[in-house]
Amino acid sequence: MSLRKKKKQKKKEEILQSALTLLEDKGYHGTTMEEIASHLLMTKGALYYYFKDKQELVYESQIILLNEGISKAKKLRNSSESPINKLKKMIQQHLHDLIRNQSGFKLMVKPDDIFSTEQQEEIFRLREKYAQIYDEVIHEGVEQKLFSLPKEDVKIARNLLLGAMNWVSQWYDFPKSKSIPNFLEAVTDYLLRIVR
Amino acid sequence: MSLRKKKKQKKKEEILQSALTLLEDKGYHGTTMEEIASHLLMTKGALYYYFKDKQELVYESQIILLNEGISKAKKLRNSSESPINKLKKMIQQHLHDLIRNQSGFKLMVKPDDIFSTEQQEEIFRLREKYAQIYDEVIHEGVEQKLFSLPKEDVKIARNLLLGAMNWVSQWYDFPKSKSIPNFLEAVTDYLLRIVR
Amino acid sequence: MSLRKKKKQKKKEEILQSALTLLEDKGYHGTTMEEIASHLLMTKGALYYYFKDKQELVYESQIILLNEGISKAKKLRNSSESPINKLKKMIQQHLHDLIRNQSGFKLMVKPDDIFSTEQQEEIFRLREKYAQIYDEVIHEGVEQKLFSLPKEDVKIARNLLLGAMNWVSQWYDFPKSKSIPNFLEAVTDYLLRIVR
Amino acid sequence: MSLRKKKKQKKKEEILQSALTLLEDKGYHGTTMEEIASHLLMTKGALYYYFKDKQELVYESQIILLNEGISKAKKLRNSSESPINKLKKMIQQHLHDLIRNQSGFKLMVKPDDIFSTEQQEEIFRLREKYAQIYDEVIHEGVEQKLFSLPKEDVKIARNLLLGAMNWVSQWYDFPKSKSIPNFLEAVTDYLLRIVR
DNA sequence: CATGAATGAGCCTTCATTCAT
DNA sequence: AATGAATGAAGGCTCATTCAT
Repeated sequence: MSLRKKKKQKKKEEILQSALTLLEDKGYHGTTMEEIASHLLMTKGALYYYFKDKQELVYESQIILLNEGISKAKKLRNSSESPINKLKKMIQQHLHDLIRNQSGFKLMVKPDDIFSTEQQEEIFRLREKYAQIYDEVIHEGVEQKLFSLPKEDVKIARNLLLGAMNWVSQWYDFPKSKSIPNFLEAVTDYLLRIVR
Repeated sequence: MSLRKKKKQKKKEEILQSALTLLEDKGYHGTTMEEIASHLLMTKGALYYYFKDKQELVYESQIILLNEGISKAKKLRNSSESPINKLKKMIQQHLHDLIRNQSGFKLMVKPDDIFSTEQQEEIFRLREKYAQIYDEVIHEGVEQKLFSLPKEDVKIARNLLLGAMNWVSQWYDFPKSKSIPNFLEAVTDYLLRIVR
Repeated sequence: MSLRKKKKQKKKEEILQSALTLLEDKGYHGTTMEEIASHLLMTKGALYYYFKDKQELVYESQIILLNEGISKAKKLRNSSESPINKLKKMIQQHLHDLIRNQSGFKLMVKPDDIFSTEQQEEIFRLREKYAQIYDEVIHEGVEQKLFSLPKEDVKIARNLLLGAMNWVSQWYDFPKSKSIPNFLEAVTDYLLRIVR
Repeated sequence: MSLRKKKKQKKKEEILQSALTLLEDKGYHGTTMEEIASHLLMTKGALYYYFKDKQELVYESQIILLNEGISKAKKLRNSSESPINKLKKMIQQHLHDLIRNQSGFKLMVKPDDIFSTEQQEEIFRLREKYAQIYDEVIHEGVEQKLFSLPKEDVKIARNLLLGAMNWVSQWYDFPKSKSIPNFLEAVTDYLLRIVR
C-alpha cells in the first residue's frame, strides 16, 4: 500500500472509532453525519472523501468492531489455559470493551433496513465467527467434562451468555459500583454457571 | 368512563400495540408516524388526534408494555409455587411475550435524548419495579436455600437473567427451531443455573 | 325572520365578537378555528354550522366591526354639537372601542390573499364609509372656520388622524397610565391639533 | 472578518431584505419559508444554512430594520438644524422608507407568541431607542419654545406621530397621488401641527 | 483534500375542513 | 345542532448527499 493510501486508511479508522461511540449511544438514525464530523473537528463534506455514504461508514465501523472482537477472542482461545479460564478471559475481555464503550453487538439489532443484503450477510458471518470461538471453547470444556451440557445445547448456552454480557452496558453503573475488576470477576462467575 | 371515552381508549391501545411492533424493529428514529399510521390503515394526521406527538405515543407504548409485564410477573410471584417454579414461569412468560413481539425492555436502550426527564424517570421506575419482582423471587429462593448466591448479588444475577432473556429475540429462529414450548423449557433451564 | 333564524343570528354574533378578540391579537393566520371554538366552549365542527369557512367567519367579523363603527360615528355626526366637539367625541369613541379591544382597522392590514375580491371591495367600501363620516365633520369644521386646512387636504388629515388613533393600542399601557378618561382627553387634544 | 464570512454576511442581509418585503405584506404566519426562499431563487433548505429557524430570520430582519432607522434618525438629530427642521426631516425619512417598503414598526404588532422573551425585550429596547430620538428633538423644540406642549406630554405626542406615520403605508396610493416629495411635504406639515 | 454552500427528500406537526352519527 | 373522528394539504425543519472552488 502506498503511503498515501496508508494515511487515508489511518484517517478512516480514526473516523470509524469516533463514529462508533456515537452510534453506540444513539443508533443509526439518531446519529448524524454532522455529529460524526464535528466530533473529529472536520466538516460533513470531508467524510464523503473517505466513505461513499453513511451506510458504508456505519457498515465499516461494524466490521472493524467485529474483527477486533474476533481477533481478541482468537488469541484467548489459542492460549494454553483451561477452557474455564479461557472462557473467563473471553467474557472479561468482551465486558471490558463493552464498558469502555466499544461494543457493537448491541448496535444494529435489526440491520434489515439499513444495510444491503450483502452487508447484512457479512455482518452475520462475522457475528457467527465470533460466536463460534465461544462455541469452540465451550465444546472443549464439555469434552473435558468441565462444563455440563449436551453438545447440541452449546449454541443456546453461548447465546444466553452473549445476551447477558451485552446487556451489562445497560445497567452497569460506573461510579457507584465496586471497582471494575471486582465487578467483572463477580459477573463472570455467575455467567460461567450457565455452562457448568 | 363514558362509552365514547372507552372507545377512544381502546383505539389508543390498538395504536400502541401496533406501534410497538414497529418500534421494536426499527427503533425510535427509524419508525415514522406515517408507518405507524398506515399499518393501522389510518392517516398520519389521525394519530395526532390520539397522541400529542411522537414522543408521547412512544412513551405511552413503553408504559403499557412495562405495566403489562409487571402485572403478569406479580401474578406469578404471588402464586403458591416454589421459588424455582415461580422464576421458571416468570422467565417463560417474559420470553413468550418477547417472541410474540411484545417486549420493550430492549427498545429504548438509551432514552436520553428522546424522552423528557420525567418520562425517563417513570420508565426507569417501572423497569425497576419489574426487576424487583424478580429480585423478590430470587430472594425467597435464597432463603429457602434453593438458590445459592449471597443476597448482595441478587441484583447482579437478576440483571444477567434479564439480559440473556432480552437477547433471545435476536437469535431465536422461529421456523427452524424446535417447538416453542420445548425451546422455552431448554432456555429456562440454563438460565436458572445462574442462580442455583 | 323566523325565531330559528333569529337564534342562529344571535349565536353568529356571539361567535364573531369572541373571534374578534382573538383575531385582533394574533391576526388571521395566527388564530385557529380550534381557538375560536374553545373560547366559546364549542367544538371546531360546530363553527361550520354557522359559517361556511374561516374566511367567511373572519370576513363577517370585519363587517360587523365596521358597521358598528359606522353606526356609532353617524350618531355623533348627526348630533347638534359643534364640529370640534363632534370630532372629539368620535375620536374618543374610536379610542374607547380600540382599548376595549374591539377595533378591526388594524387587523387585516393587507387583506389581499385572505379575502376574495368582492369581500375586499366590501371591506374597503365600509372603511371608506367610516372615513367619510370623519371627512364630513372636518369639512363642516372647515366651513365654520374652526379648522384650518384647505378642503383638498381633508382626506390627508383624516388619514393621519385614523393612523394615530389606531396606533394607540400599540403603546397605551393600561395599568400604569392615568385613568382612561384623562388619557383620552389628552390624546384627543393633541389629535385635534392636526386640523386646527 | 474573513472574505468568506463577509460574503455570508452579505447573503444574510440579502435574505433579510427580501424577507422584509414579504413579512411586511403578509405578516409572520402568512409568510412561508418557501416563499422567502423562492423569491431569492433559493430552496427552502438553503435558508436554514443562514438562519437557525424562521423565528431567528424574522427576528434579525426586525433588528436590522430598527438599527437602520435608529442610525438614520441619529444622523438627523445631530445635525445643526432647528428642531423643527430636524423633526421634519426625520418624519420624511421615516415615511420615505415606509413607502419604499422598508418599515417594520408595523410588522410585528404583537410579537408575544412569535419571539422569545429576550428577543421581545431587544425589539422593545430598540423601538424605544428610536422613539427617544424623536423625544429628544421634540424636547429641544419645547425648550426653544418652538413646540408648545408640556414636557410630560412629549411621549404622547411622539406616539401619535409615529402612529400617524406608520399608517401612511395603508392609504398612500402611489400612482394616483401627487409626486412623492409633494406628498411628503404636505403630510409632514400636518404632522408637525401635533407639536406646535 | 477540505470546505462552504446548496439541494431535495422526507419527517413531524398543524390546521382548515368534512362527515357520519 | 353539535360532536368526535378523520383527512389531506401545507409548513417548518433536518439531514444525507453533492459539488464548485
